[in-house]
Amino acid sequence: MPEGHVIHRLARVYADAFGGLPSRSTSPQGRFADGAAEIDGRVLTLAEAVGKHLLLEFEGRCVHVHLGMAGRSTFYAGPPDDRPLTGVIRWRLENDREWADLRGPAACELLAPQARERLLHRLGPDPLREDSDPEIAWTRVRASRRSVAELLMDQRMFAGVGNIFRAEVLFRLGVDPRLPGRDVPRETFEEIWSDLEELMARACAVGRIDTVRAEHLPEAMGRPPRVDRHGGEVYVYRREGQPCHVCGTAIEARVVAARNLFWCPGCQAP
DNA sequence: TGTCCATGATCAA
DNA sequence: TGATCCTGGACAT
Repeated sequence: MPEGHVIHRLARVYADAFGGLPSRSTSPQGRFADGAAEIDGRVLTLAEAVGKHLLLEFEGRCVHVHLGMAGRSTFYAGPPDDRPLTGVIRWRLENDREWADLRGPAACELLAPQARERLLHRLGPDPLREDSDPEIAWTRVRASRRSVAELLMDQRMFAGVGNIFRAEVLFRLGVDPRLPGRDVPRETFEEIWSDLEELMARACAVGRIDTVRAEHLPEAMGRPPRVDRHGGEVYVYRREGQPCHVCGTAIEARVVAARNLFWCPGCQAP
């Protein structure tokens, strides 16, 4: 269940594990049989992430992976052994040092150069990529009457941003989630973008999403640390009904852009 | 054992 | 907007 920072980490892990050596490539489940066979015996030459999309280049062949909500890659040391495996393995990549199993992705396919271009074309700038141009996002945001909470989930505007980052960045900047894109001040957009850059880079480095500023951390506030499956310290994400760490107002939740949006009505008033 | 839900996204209507 | 796909974990029964 990944946002962009997970995919950027994944690109590094694939590069470290498989870069420079020929890989064996199979599809135990069979749904990626042809593609896996095409890759078999080739060398991973480039691994990169664009938003939530993972692109793995094998000597000119491009494998496109999108984990969706359920997909995950698991890495194991050593060549594949006889340990019992659970679940359905869409794609297995292996060499003599380690192997990686991909399960449940929304997409795992070979991408022709044209299709790759089309994919990149429909993605907006990614706060985690140095070659991203936030002006593209700004142009689209200021032209939209949709709410800023919807726009943050739109991969044509903010590639790689997902439900946690959108809720947390809006909270951190005190932005009303209902504010229409066309009414977002330029300055606010710049704050959103730079906060996304900072939060996502940190999440990518650490491997979990922490958004709480030092003065609001549990130790500083005399409250118990957050215990949640996703693991990070956050202000509002999945805290519906609990008191805001800053003002004490009960956190609210409502479905926006098909996902639960969490926000503090006190800190994020119009 | 079954149901619901999730850091996602597409497609039809 | 709703149905659907994908998998696993939490929780109810």
